[in-house]
Amino acid sequence: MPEGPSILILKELVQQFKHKTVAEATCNNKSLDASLLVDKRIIDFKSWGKHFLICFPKFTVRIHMMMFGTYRINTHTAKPPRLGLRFTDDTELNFYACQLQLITEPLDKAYDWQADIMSDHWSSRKAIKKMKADPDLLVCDALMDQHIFSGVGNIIKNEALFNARIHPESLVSALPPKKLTEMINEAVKYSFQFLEQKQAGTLKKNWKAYHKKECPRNHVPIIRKDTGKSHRTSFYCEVCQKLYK
DNA sequence: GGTCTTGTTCAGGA
DNA sequence: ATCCTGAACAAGAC
Repeated sequence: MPEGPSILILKELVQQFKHKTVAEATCNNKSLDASLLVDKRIIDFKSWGKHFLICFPKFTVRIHMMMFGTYRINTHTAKPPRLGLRFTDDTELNFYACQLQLITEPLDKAYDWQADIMSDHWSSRKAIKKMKADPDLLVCDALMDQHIFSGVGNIIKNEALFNARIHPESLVSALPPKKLTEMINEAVKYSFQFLEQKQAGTLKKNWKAYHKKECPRNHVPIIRKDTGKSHRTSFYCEVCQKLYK
C-alpha cells in the first residue's frame, strides 16, 4: 500500500466523503479516541508523502499505512478496523493495520510541504540543502529519508537510481551537481509514473531493477544487497550504475 | 506453509 | 550523549 503515489490514489478515492459528517467512529486500539470524531465534519483530505490526513475543523487524523496497511471503501473485512468511520448517509470508510495519530497543531507547522516529492510545493533546492548537511550521506539513505524525500519508498528509490545510472552506495557529496539534480528529477519523474502505472495495473511489469533478475540494458545480473544505514534492500546493476565515492 | 516485504519507532546496549 | 541493532507491529503475495 504505502509510498507516496499510493496515498494520492487513496486521496482520490475518498473524495466522495469530503464534507460528510461522521455518525459513528471506532478504533480497535488505544492510539486514538474515536469518540472525538463523532458528529464532526470532514473538511478536507490531504497528504504528505506517505501520510494520509483526514482534516476536521479543529484537528487532523494522521494515518500511516506502514508496510501492510489497507483500506475498504463502503465495505469492510471480517476483522474490526483500526479506524472505522460510518457517515450519516450510511456510507463507510475503514482503515486496517495502520498507525493513527491525532494532530492538533496547525498542519503548516507539522509539515514541511516542500519536502513532499509529489506536492506542488516540492523544492529540489531545499532537498539538496538538506543532503549537503551530511557529508557521509549515501544516496540510498538520502532517498529513503522522509524529511528530505517524503513519499519515496524502496521501489521508487531503486527505480530512480537505476534510471539515473547511480549506484545506491554512492556518496551524495561525491555526485557532480548535474548528477545530483538528475537523481532528484528521476525520483520525481518515477513517482508520477508509479502513480499512472499503479492506476493502470502495470506497475510491476514496468520495473527495471526492483526485484529483477537481470539488467535490461546489458543483461548482467541485478545485484540485491542490504544497503546504507537504513538497511533497506537495493537492487542495482554494477555495470551501468556508477559508484561515486 | 514458510518467507518476504511498498515502513517506522523505540528500547536497550555498545 | 550518540550510534547502532533488534524487536515490535501486522497482513497479503507468492
